[in-house]
Amino acid sequence: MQTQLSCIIFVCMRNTVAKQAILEILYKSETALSQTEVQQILPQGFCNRVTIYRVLDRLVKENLIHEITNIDGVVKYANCKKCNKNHSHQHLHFSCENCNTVTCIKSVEPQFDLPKEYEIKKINFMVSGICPSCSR
Amino acid sequence: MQTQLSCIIFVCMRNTVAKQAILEILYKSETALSQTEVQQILPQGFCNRVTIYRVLDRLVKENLIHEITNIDGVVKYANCKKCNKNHSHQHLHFSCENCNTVTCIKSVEPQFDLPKEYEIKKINFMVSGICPSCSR
DNA sequence: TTATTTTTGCAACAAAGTTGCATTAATATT
DNA sequence: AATATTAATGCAACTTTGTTGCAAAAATAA
Ligand SMILES: [Mn+2]
Ligand SMILES: [Mn+2]
Ligand SMILES: [Zn+2]
Ligand SMILES: [Zn+2]
Repeated sequence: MQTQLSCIIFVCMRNTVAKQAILEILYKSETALSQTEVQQILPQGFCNRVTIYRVLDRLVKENLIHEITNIDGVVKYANCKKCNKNHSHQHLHFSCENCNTVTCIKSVEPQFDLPKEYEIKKINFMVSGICPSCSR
Repeated sequence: MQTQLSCIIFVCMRNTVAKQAILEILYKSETALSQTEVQQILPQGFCNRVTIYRVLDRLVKENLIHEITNIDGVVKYANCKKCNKNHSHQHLHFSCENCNTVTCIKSVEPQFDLPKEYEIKKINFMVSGICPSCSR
Protein backbone atom coordinates (compact mmCIF):
# COMPACT_ATOMS: atom_id res chain seq x y z
CA MET A 1 0.00 0.00 0.00
CA GLN A 2 1.32 3.39 -0.95
CA THR A 3 0.38 6.48 0.98
CA GLN A 4 1.01 9.95 -0.32
CA LEU A 5 2.61 12.24 2.23
CA SER A 6 2.49 16.05 2.05
CA CYS A 7 2.35 15.91 -1.73
CA ILE A 8 6.03 15.00 -1.91
CA ILE A 9 7.13 11.69 -0.49
CA PHE A 10 5.74 8.27 -1.25
CA VAL A 11 6.13 5.64 1.43
CA CYS A 12 5.30 2.00 1.42
CA MET A 13 4.29 0.95 4.89
CA ARG A 14 2.78 -2.32 5.93
CA ASN A 15 -0.43 -2.86 7.71
CA THR A 16 0.67 -4.94 10.66
CA VAL A 17 -1.18 -6.21 13.71
CA ALA A 18 0.74 -3.86 16.00
CA LYS A 19 0.02 -0.87 13.79
CA GLN A 20 -3.70 -1.64 13.66
CA ALA A 21 -3.95 -2.16 17.42
CA ILE A 22 -2.05 1.03 18.28
CA LEU A 23 -3.97 3.11 15.77
CA GLU A 24 -7.26 1.81 17.14
CA ILE A 25 -6.23 2.74 20.69
CA LEU A 26 -5.42 6.27 19.56
CA TYR A 27 -8.65 6.64 17.62
CA LYS A 28 -10.75 5.46 20.54
CA SER A 29 -8.95 7.68 23.04
CA GLU A 30 -10.39 11.04 24.01
CA THR A 31 -6.95 12.22 25.05
CA ALA A 32 -3.46 12.12 23.62
CA LEU A 33 -1.35 9.18 24.77
CA SER A 34 2.35 8.66 25.36
CA GLN A 35 4.30 5.57 24.34
CA THR A 36 4.10 4.38 27.94
CA GLU A 37 0.34 4.86 28.07
CA VAL A 38 -0.16 2.99 24.78
CA GLN A 39 1.92 0.15 26.21
CA GLN A 40 -0.23 0.04 29.35
CA ILE A 41 -3.42 -0.15 27.31
CA LEU A 42 -2.16 -2.92 25.01
CA PRO A 43 -2.55 -6.45 26.42
CA GLN A 44 0.49 -7.53 28.46
CA GLY A 45 3.18 -8.84 26.11
CA PHE A 46 1.25 -7.90 22.97
CA CYS A 47 4.40 -6.59 21.37
CA ASN A 48 7.84 -5.36 22.27
CA ARG A 49 8.09 -1.82 23.66
CA VAL A 50 10.52 -0.90 20.87
CA THR A 51 7.82 -1.79 18.37
CA ILE A 52 5.49 0.75 19.92
CA TYR A 53 8.09 3.49 19.49
CA ARG A 54 8.60 2.48 15.89
CA VAL A 55 4.91 2.17 15.05
CA LEU A 56 4.19 5.59 16.52
CA ASP A 57 6.97 7.09 14.41
CA ARG A 58 5.52 5.45 11.33
CA LEU A 59 1.99 6.62 12.03
CA VAL A 60 3.26 10.19 12.33
CA LYS A 61 5.05 9.87 8.98
CA GLU A 62 1.84 8.53 7.45
CA ASN A 63 -0.03 11.57 8.79
CA LEU A 64 -2.43 9.35 10.68
CA ILE A 65 -1.51 10.77 14.07
CA HIS A 66 0.20 13.89 15.33
CA GLU A 67 2.79 14.52 17.98
CA ILE A 68 2.36 16.84 20.95
CA THR A 69 5.18 17.66 23.35
CA ASN A 70 3.72 18.14 26.80
CA ILE A 71 4.98 20.80 29.20
CA ASP A 72 6.77 18.07 31.16
CA GLY A 73 8.62 17.07 27.99
CA VAL A 74 6.75 13.81 27.44
CA VAL A 75 5.64 13.28 23.84
CA LYS A 76 1.99 12.37 23.40
CA TYR A 77 0.20 11.20 20.29
CA ALA A 78 -3.30 11.97 19.08
CA ASN A 79 -5.30 10.93 16.05
CA CYS A 80 -5.79 13.31 13.16
CA LYS A 81 -9.57 12.93 12.70
CA LYS A 82 -10.44 16.53 11.92
CA CYS A 83 -7.05 17.82 10.91
CA ASN A 84 -6.69 20.00 7.87
CA LYS A 85 -4.91 18.52 4.88
CA ASN A 86 -1.59 20.29 5.29
CA HIS A 87 -1.34 18.62 8.71
CA SER A 88 -0.54 21.87 10.46
CA HIS A 89 -1.53 21.67 14.08
CA GLN A 90 -2.08 25.19 15.18
CA HIS A 91 -4.65 24.21 17.72
CA LEU A 92 -4.12 24.45 21.43
CA HIS A 93 -3.42 21.50 23.69
CA PHE A 94 -4.41 21.39 27.32
CA SER A 95 -2.57 19.36 29.92
CA CYS A 96 -4.33 18.73 33.22
CA GLU A 97 -2.02 18.77 36.21
CA ASN A 98 -4.55 16.73 38.16
CA CYS A 99 -5.67 13.89 35.90
CA ASN A 100 -2.53 14.12 33.79
CA THR A 101 -4.39 14.06 30.48
CA VAL A 102 -3.51 15.98 27.34
CA THR A 103 -6.45 17.03 25.18
CA CYS A 104 -6.56 18.59 21.73
CA ILE A 105 -8.59 21.80 21.85
CA LYS A 106 -9.25 21.85 18.13
CA SER A 107 -11.55 24.85 18.36
CA VAL A 108 -8.84 27.13 19.72
CA GLU A 109 -6.09 28.30 17.37
CA PRO A 110 -3.96 31.02 18.98
CA GLN A 111 -3.24 34.03 16.76
CA PHE A 112 0.24 35.48 16.55
CA ASP A 113 2.39 37.57 14.23
CA LEU A 114 5.93 36.36 13.97
CA PRO A 115 8.25 38.46 11.75
CA LYS A 116 8.43 36.81 8.34
CA GLU A 117 12.19 36.26 8.70
CA TYR A 118 11.24 33.28 10.84
CA GLU A 119 10.39 30.20 8.78
CA ILE A 120 7.80 28.21 10.72
CA LYS A 121 7.83 24.43 10.43
CA LYS A 122 6.20 23.13 13.59
CA ILE A 123 3.89 24.60 16.19
CA ASN A 124 3.42 23.28 19.72
CA PHE A 125 1.00 25.28 21.85
CA MET A 126 0.56 23.86 25.33
CA VAL A 127 -1.40 25.21 28.26
CA SER A 128 -1.46 23.34 31.54
CA GLY A 129 -3.67 23.69 34.57
CA ILE A 130 -6.89 22.10 35.74
CA CYS A 131 -9.32 20.66 33.23
CA PRO A 132 -13.11 21.20 33.42
CA SER A 133 -13.91 17.73 34.74
CA CYS A 134 -11.27 17.98 37.46
CA SER A 135 -12.29 21.47 38.57
CA ARG A 136 -15.97 20.73 39.18
CA MET B 1 18.32 35.79 52.72
CA GLN B 2 14.59 35.47 52.35
CA THR B 3 12.92 35.87 49.00
CA GLN B 4 9.21 36.36 48.62
CA LEU B 5 7.69 34.15 45.96
CA SER B 6 4.34 34.85 44.29
CA CYS B 7 3.10 36.66 47.39
CA ILE B 8 2.66 33.37 49.22
CA ILE B 9 5.71 31.29 49.98
CA PHE B 10 8.87 32.38 51.74
CA VAL B 11 12.03 30.52 50.94
CA CYS B 12 15.49 30.78 52.32
CA MET B 13 18.01 30.06 49.61
CA ARG B 14 21.71 30.52 49.78
CA ASN B 15 23.91 32.48 47.49
CA THR B 16 26.46 29.88 46.48
CA VAL B 17 29.29 29.92 43.98
CA ALA B 18 27.47 27.48 41.71
CA LYS B 19 24.26 29.52 41.79
CA GLN B 20 26.09 32.74 40.94
CA ALA B 21 28.01 31.15 38.08
CA ILE B 22 24.94 29.50 36.55
CA LEU B 23 22.82 32.61 36.89
CA GLU B 24 25.53 34.69 35.24
CA ILE B 25 25.69 32.27 32.31
CA LEU B 26 21.93 32.54 31.82
CA TYR B 27 21.95 36.32 32.06
CA LYS B 28 24.73 36.65 29.52
CA SER B 29 23.14 34.19 27.10
CA GLU B 30 21.05 35.44 24.20
CA THR B 31 19.28 32.08 24.03
CA ALA B 32 17.70 29.68 26.48
CA LEU B 33 20.01 26.93 27.70
CA SER B 34 19.49 23.34 28.79
CA GLN B 35 21.17 21.71 31.79
CA THR B 36 23.60 20.05 29.38
CA GLU B 37 24.44 23.34 27.70
CA VAL B 38 25.02 25.07 31.05
CA GLN B 39 27.34 22.22 31.99
CA GLN B 40 29.30 22.63 28.76
CA ILE B 41 29.75 26.36 29.37
CA LEU B 42 30.89 25.97 32.97
CA PRO B 43 34.62 25.20 33.40
CA GLN B 44 35.35 21.46 33.35
CA GLY B 45 34.73 20.00 36.81
CA PHE B 46 33.37 23.27 38.20
CA CYS B 47 30.60 21.42 39.99
CA ASN B 48 28.76 18.14 39.88
CA ARG B 49 26.11 17.74 37.18
CA VAL B 50 23.49 17.02 39.83
CA THR B 51 24.22 20.41 41.33
CA ILE B 52 23.34 22.08 38.04
CA TYR B 53 19.95 20.35 38.00
CA ARG B 54 19.33 21.45 41.57
CA VAL B 55 20.50 25.02 41.08
CA LEU B 56 18.28 25.43 38.00
CA ASP B 57 15.29 24.16 39.99
CA ARG B 58 16.07 26.64 42.73
CA LEU B 59 16.45 29.58 40.35
CA VAL B 60 13.03 28.78 38.87
CA LYS B 61 11.49 28.71 42.36
CA GLU B 62 13.13 32.07 43.10
CA ASN B 63 11.59 33.47 39.90
CA LEU B 64 15.01 34.42 38.58
CA ILE B 65 14.73 32.23 35.49
CA HIS B 66 11.91 30.55 33.60
CA GLU B 67 11.50 27.13 32.10
CA ILE B 68 10.73 26.43 28.45
CA THR B 69 9.99 22.95 27.16
CA ASN B 70 11.31 22.65 23.65
CA ILE B 71 9.44 20.76 20.92
CA ASP B 72 11.97 17.95 21.26
CA GLY B 73 11.10 17.67 24.96
CA VAL B 74 14.33 19.17 26.27
CA VAL B 75 13.83 21.75 29.00
CA LYS B 76 15.64 25.03 28.48
CA TYR B 77 16.10 27.90 30.89
CA ALA B 78 16.10 31.63 30.26
CA ASN B 79 16.54 34.65 32.46
CA CYS B 80 13.56 36.74 33.49
CA LYS B 81 14.93 40.23 32.75
CA LYS B 82 11.80 41.81 31.36
CA CYS B 83 9.20 39.45 32.75
CA ASN B 84 6.06 40.83 34.33
CA LYS B 85 5.67 40.43 38.06
CA ASN B 86 3.23 37.53 38.05
CA HIS B 87 5.84 35.56 36.15
CA SER B 88 3.40 34.52 33.45
CA HIS B 89 5.25 33.70 30.29
CA GLN B 90 2.76 34.12 27.54
CA HIS B 91 5.40 35.04 25.04
CA LEU B 92 6.37 32.86 22.13
CA HIS B 93 9.54 30.81 21.96
CA PHE B 94 11.28 29.96 18.75
CA SER B 95 13.41 26.88 18.29
CA CYS B 96 15.76 26.78 15.30
CA GLU B 97 16.08 23.35 13.73
CA ASN B 98 19.39 24.41 12.21
CA CYS B 99 21.40 26.08 14.97
CA ASN B 100 19.38 24.36 17.70
CA THR B 101 18.84 27.54 19.71
CA VAL B 102 15.73 28.47 21.63
CA THR B 103 14.96 32.18 21.81
CA CYS B 104 12.37 34.09 23.80
CA ILE B 105 10.29 36.23 21.44
CA LYS B 106 9.09 38.56 24.17
CA SER B 107 7.31 40.84 21.74
CA VAL B 108 4.94 38.13 20.54
CA GLU B 109 2.15 36.98 22.85
CA PRO B 110 -0.31 34.71 21.05
CA GLN B 111 -3.97 35.51 21.65
CA PHE B 112 -6.45 32.76 22.43
CA ASP B 113 -9.81 32.24 24.10
CA LEU B 114 -9.98 29.13 26.18
CA PRO B 115 -13.37 28.43 27.82
CA LYS B 116 -13.24 29.66 31.39
CA GLU B 117 -13.85 26.15 32.74
CA TYR B 118 -10.16 25.60 32.09
CA GLU B 119 -7.96 26.91 34.87
CA ILE B 120 -4.68 28.01 33.31
CA LYS B 121 -1.49 27.65 35.32
CA LYS B 122 1.33 27.39 32.79
CA ILE B 123 1.73 28.36 29.17
CA ASN B 124 4.33 26.93 26.79
CA PHE B 125 4.14 28.29 23.26
CA MET B 126 6.79 26.88 20.97
CA VAL B 127 7.33 27.37 17.28
CA SER B 128 10.19 25.64 15.51
CA GLY B 129 11.71 26.20 12.11
CA ILE B 130 14.58 28.26 10.75
CA CYS B 131 15.69 31.38 12.58
CA PRO B 132 16.51 34.67 10.79
CA SER B 133 20.28 34.31 11.09
CA CYS B 134 20.21 30.76 9.73
CA SER B 135 17.92 31.58 6.80
CA ARG B 136 19.97 34.41 5.34
C1' DT C 1 4.34 -20.22 -4.42
C1' DT C 2 8.41 -17.78 -4.19
C1' DA C 3 11.02 -13.51 -3.82
C1' DT C 4 11.54 -9.13 -1.84
C1' DT C 5 11.39 -5.79 1.58
C1' DT C 6 9.48 -4.13 5.81
C1' DT C 7 8.64 -5.03 10.53
C1' DT C 8 9.58 -7.14 14.85
C1' DG C 9 12.03 -8.99 19.06
C1' DC C 10 15.86 -9.04 21.56
C1' DA C 11 19.85 -7.54 23.75
C1' DA C 12 22.83 -4.07 24.49
C1' DC C 13 23.55 0.66 24.86
C1' DA C 14 23.04 5.69 25.80
C1' DA C 15 21.18 9.79 27.54
C1' DA C 16 18.72 12.20 30.98
C1' DG C 17 17.14 12.80 35.26
C1' DT C 18 16.43 11.33 40.41
C1' DT C 19 17.47 9.87 45.22
C1' DG C 20 19.81 8.98 49.70
C1' DC C 21 23.30 10.13 52.46
C1' DA C 22 27.59 11.81 54.28
C1' DT C 23 30.31 16.04 53.90
C1' DT C 24 30.86 20.89 53.12
C1' DA C 25 29.62 25.61 52.97
C1' DA C 26 26.59 29.57 53.92
C1' DT C 27 24.13 32.03 57.09
C1' DA C 28 22.10 32.94 61.71
C1' DT C 29 22.89 33.19 66.53
C1' DT C 30 25.44 33.99 70.50
C1' DA D 1 34.73 36.07 66.23
C1' DA D 2 33.27 31.58 67.43
C1' DT D 3 29.72 28.38 67.23
C1' DA D 4 25.28 26.39 65.85
C1' DT D 5 22.07 25.55 62.39
C1' DT D 6 20.51 24.28 58.10
C1' DA D 7 20.96 24.49 53.11
C1' DA D 8 23.84 22.98 49.30
C1' DT D 9 27.00 19.80 47.27
C1' DG D 10 29.42 15.51 45.66
C1' DC D 11 29.13 11.01 44.88
C1' DA D 12 27.36 6.64 43.80
C1' DA D 13 23.63 4.10 42.63
C1' DC D 14 19.48 3.83 40.37
C1' DT D 15 15.46 4.66 37.19
C1' DT D 16 13.29 6.01 33.21
C1' DT D 17 13.15 6.82 28.48
C1' DG D 18 14.57 6.26 24.13
C1' DT D 19 17.98 4.24 20.43
C1' DT D 20 20.64 0.86 17.55
C1' DG D 21 22.22 -3.39 15.13
C1' DC D 22 21.04 -7.56 13.65
C1' DA D 23 18.79 -11.96 12.92
C1' DA D 24 14.11 -13.85 12.51
C1' DA D 25 9.42 -13.24 11.19
C1' DA D 26 5.71 -11.24 8.69
C1' DA D 27 3.61 -8.66 4.92
C1' DT D 28 3.35 -7.68 0.28
C1' DA D 29 4.88 -8.00 -4.62
C1' DA D 30 5.97 -10.85 -8.37
MN1 LIG E 1 -3.88 18.06 18.68
MN1 LIG F 1 10.85 33.10 27.46
ZN1 LIG G 1 -8.10 16.79 34.66
ZN1 LIG H 1 19.19 29.15 13.69
